[in-house]
Amino acid sequence: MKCHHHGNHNGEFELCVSKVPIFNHLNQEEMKEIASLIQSKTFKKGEVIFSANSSINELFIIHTGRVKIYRLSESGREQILRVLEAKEFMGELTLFNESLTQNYAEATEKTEICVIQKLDLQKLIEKKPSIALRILEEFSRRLTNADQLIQQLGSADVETRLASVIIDLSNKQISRTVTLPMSKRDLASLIGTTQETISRKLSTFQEHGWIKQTGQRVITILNMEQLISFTEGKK
Amino acid sequence: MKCHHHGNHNGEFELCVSKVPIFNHLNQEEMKEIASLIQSKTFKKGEVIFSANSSINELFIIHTGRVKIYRLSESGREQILRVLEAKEFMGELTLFNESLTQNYAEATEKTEICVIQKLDLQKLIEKKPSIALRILEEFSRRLTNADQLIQQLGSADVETRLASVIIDLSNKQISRTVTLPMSKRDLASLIGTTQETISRKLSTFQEHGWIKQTGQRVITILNMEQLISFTEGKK
DNA sequence: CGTTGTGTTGAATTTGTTCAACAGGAGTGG
DNA sequence: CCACTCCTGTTGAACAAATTCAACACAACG
Repeated sequence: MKCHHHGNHNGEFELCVSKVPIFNHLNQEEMKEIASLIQSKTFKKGEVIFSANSSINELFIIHTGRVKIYRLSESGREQILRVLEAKEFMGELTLFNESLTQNYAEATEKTEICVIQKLDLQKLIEKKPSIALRILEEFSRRLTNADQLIQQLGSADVETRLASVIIDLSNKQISRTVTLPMSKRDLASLIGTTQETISRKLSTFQEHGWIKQTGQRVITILNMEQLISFTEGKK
Repeated sequence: MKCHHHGNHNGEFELCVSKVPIFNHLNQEEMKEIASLIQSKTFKKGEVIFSANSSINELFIIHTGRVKIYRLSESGREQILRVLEAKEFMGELTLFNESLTQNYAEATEKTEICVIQKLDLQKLIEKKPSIALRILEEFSRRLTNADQLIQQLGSADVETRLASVIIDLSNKQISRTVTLPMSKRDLASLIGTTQETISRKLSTFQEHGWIKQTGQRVITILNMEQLISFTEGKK
């Protein structure tokens, strides 16, 4: 694991701790304690943070940047499960589950990560059970997202899935002009299709005047109703 | 919601409480307390336990029977997300997440369920935070299962997904003769395909001598290696 | 300024769906 | 126990959707 360790500049870690949902409800003193347990690492674009078939003994909290969580099928195909951004955490599955992960985590851009040891976190949770509740909330959210993706992959065609992602991004970014948080190749992997198909479908959307593509990762929604109608029963 | 309420026969509820992973680590007295908070309901095959667009204020613990959790797409297609059996719980997503569920839950056979009110459970968790840890463990397991299904739906063809389900069932039932825990129609919905395709693929598997179908829901694996080879890179 | 990664387009092929007809079992009431 | 119906599962054939392979264009980055 190539990475760069920083010295323990407390200010930096407090920033990391005080902002994230799983810790930000604690008081100053408690956060200071947590900050003292944290280590910082930086990953370059493309660097792998953890791999399948390893047991993870840390919780990783993203400070800046983005990380894609994915699996590789034996045939070599990459399926992205989710993309994590600032304030989200990963490595959690082996925390409450003694098993090897089957996931890969890779920085898709320069990413700073706060690392806390599994044992330290377990002690923290014992002292402050409210942390467990925050993690439960986040797990709920992820499970709901996973369920959503399962439904889409299992029951919707590519056009619908693509329209759905664009709408979700538009809602999240609170704008009709959407910036894709990943390459189109990765977008394809996330919604279970290929680069080529994404490219073709976006061209079709644009031909119909429903969207406008500007540059490689910017899409402006011109006809939201049409996109929504994809997600609500066909044509 | 059609259902049948029973009187509070304590013995019955203790049985329900003392067996389930989220409570079975507690002592006798604590379990008795929980038993006093529980109500029992019985659902017939096909009865809907909860529907999308409702807020669920109970945790449901399955005592006997089976429940399918699914979503309906606007086009009317049913996507099964998971099938729950004895000792598993549902309704959890709105416990830690103030939102309407998008899921449906339906008994696929006669099912007895223990119901505990959301508020009661929250009080219990405050008193015994270890319950939250058990729920976290279960959430971990579900998230891992969901991730597995996402990978399969997104990256594997139907033959692979089907082989994979059969292998999983064989492992779970510790036998080469597998009894499907659901109709083939539901199996199709779970792995994101149609009844017809399942039927065809199983016939193909049988023609090749890899499996033998006995009755409607019993499959004997004759060539495990071949099935496994599907899941590990193609042909 | 070239190299590499990312995205686009075309054409052939594959995979799976859909619709339709039919077969078989399970449960119900007579 | 039989007859009936409903539900589940099977099979065929036409069709639709998306993948694959291949060639090329464009952008970003050193």
